[in-house]
Amino acid sequence: MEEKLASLFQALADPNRLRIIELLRKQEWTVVMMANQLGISQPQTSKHLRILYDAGLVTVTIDANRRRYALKSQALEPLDAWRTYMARETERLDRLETFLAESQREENGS
Amino acid sequence: MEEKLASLFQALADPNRLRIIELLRKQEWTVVMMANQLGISQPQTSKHLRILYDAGLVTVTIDANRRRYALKSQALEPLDAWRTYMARETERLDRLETFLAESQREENGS
DNA sequence: TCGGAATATTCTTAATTGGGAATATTCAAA
DNA sequence: TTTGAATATTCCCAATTAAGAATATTCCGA
Repeated sequence: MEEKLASLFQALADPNRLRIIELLRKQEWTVVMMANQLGISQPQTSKHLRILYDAGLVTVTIDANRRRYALKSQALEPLDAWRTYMARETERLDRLETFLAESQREENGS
Repeated sequence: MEEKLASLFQALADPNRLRIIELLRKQEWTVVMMANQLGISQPQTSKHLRILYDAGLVTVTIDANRRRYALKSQALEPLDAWRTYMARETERLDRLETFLAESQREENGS
């Protein structure tokens, strides 16, 4: 169960990969464009893109000599689902804490 | 900039740590309780908790011999902020794509 | 005061990861 | 057809990480 989400987080757990994703949020980019923009080498950029691709986070369009990378934003949806799930449960926890605190006050004779 | 978010993702990028967080979403737990529930050793549980603690994701209350761990849910807020940011930009990208597609259709003489 | 429970830490080892350098492949243009 | 640009991959090394085993510390109860 959690393995899937953990591997998504793993793919996001690198500053350069986050920067790549942030570049792609606006438009498509080729590898050398991204490498120049980020100030890292082309092979490093390709390696990070491979990791993002394996995680389903980007798509690639072969365009003659170049590859146009694009963000696959729906791959981030499990993250949203988890946050919604967590928020719901912690909200319940917050209500429980409030209840317990009030009970405590009543026990102490308000 | 991205280093902070990347290290948050790094802390979340492990199935056992996600399981710990999911346990804590409902109530506080001690270390041995969690270890038994997860089927991992106590030292491993302590190590994962240390990583979550360093990431600001949990708080610890010393209770005699035991430590009661609790989720610090606001530590997950940067994740929400990033998702909101990403969603806003990709939405703009979607609008751009729609606009370009419509322009294309008009150029072709509807 | 002593024994045991709860916990964190240290040590070691195997596995993973990121970066650099070199290279192979593919394709467009001259 | 040759040259150069764009890209992915491989090899290597340093750093990080996860897991197991052992141990030290703290505290409660008998």
